[in-house]
Amino acid sequence: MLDIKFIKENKDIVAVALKNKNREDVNLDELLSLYEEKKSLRQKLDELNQKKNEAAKDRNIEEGKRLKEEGETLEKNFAEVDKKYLKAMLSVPNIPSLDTPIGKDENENKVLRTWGEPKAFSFKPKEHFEIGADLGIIDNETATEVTGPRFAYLKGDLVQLHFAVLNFVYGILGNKEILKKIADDAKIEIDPKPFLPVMPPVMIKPATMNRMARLEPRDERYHIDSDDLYLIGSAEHTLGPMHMDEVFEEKELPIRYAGYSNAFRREAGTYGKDMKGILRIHEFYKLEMESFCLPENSYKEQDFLVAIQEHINKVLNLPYQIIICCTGDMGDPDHRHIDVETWMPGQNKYRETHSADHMAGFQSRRLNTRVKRADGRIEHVHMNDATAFAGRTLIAILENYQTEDGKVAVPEALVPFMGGKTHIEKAF
RNA sequence: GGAAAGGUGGCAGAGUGGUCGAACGCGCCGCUCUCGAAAAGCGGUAUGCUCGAAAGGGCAUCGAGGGUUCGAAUCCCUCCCUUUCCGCCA
Repeated sequence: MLDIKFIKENKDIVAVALKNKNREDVNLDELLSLYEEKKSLRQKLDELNQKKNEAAKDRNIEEGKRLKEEGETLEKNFAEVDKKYLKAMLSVPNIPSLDTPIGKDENENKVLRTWGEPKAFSFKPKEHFEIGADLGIIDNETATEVTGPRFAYLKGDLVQLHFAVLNFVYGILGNKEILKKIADDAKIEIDPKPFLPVMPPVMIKPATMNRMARLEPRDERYHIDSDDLYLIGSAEHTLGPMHMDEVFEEKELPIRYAGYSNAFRREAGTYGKDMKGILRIHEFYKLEMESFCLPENSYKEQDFLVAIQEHINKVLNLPYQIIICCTGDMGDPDHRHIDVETWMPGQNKYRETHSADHMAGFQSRRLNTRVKRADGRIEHVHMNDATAFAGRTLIAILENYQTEDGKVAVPEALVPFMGGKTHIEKAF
């Protein structure tokens, strides 16, 4: 949610943002007139309440009764206008950052930089689902029978590889020296405070989901009817609200979490796309970074999160490119959206493996997560979330590290986390 | 799942229909005292909206929402949460 005063004073900026985000359905004039109407009704209501309070204090029963009746219509009107106003407010997307490219869809995203050379193979590299099926480590067929399409069993060494990457990444996120070096190498001046590991709940109340601005699109969410709970689509969904209605001390920030959880997505409207393997499945595993910082540090914070993502890919020797999403491809709550796309030799293209969302104060305003500044002012914190490790990195490892004999080598950095194993073997 | 108690300011905790935005204490901030600190004393110390140049005023908020009443922290209803006992359980 944006600040209504900001909208009022910067209507032209917001209008441009709406146009660029393809959200011209949002009617700013209507929103602002609802705001004025709400304010004037509120004032009338306040005046009436003042009289009511005075009458009650004087035990003036007759006058009190009269005012009470008079107030009923006013209250009803106010409630109606307020409801409309809130609905309109919630429909306004976040403003894109100044460095966000303007564009209609993903074709106008921009490559900021690339790292690594796609490896030349002496044979035709397979796609991850072929490797997975051949080695018996990804089983879609059984999952489809047992649960349904777009689910998978991970088996054998792939399971161990998963936890190897997880531990490897947690090792980075919890280590102040490594984080400092990552920041220094990327020339980002930032407090390298480590991430606190979290295993968050995977179910969430609708009201909380809404406060995270993540309830929509509802088509994309799984809902548990018996208890009116949603399954989270990312650990972000339950990490972000950990501090709702709280006021931080300035010196407490930044606060960084590394939350590991299953993530559930219905993938509505993607029928037929990426049906095989684990690229696009309904339930996957993800380690997510979530941070709360001072507003003036939030760009650096996102840059830092991206630097961490890049560091992970570099150490794993996975070629990648960094994409900044254009206005038309970014989410409603995003202020700046950066993706890491990792080279997938089997598909012969870069595919998204990480994303980094800079939300500015958009979520914290809804969550009411604030910070008391040194000078006593209270303002909303800025929030960032970004992937540290998701199942798609396993895909990248399988495809980049496949060998001609049908096996997959274990990246050097992960061997210690694999009990010394250097290759992924065929499962029975 | 059954039974009971309860949710009040940063913390702790009083308040069962009006004089309560809320006692007392702790904490925090300022001042006095002091070379300085501690102690002591004095004063201040919630959030949001709104009017105002400011001083200051108004409204709302005692878990959330609704209701009764001229008047609700206090009574009623629904929901959320916490604690205790019983049951169940990885």
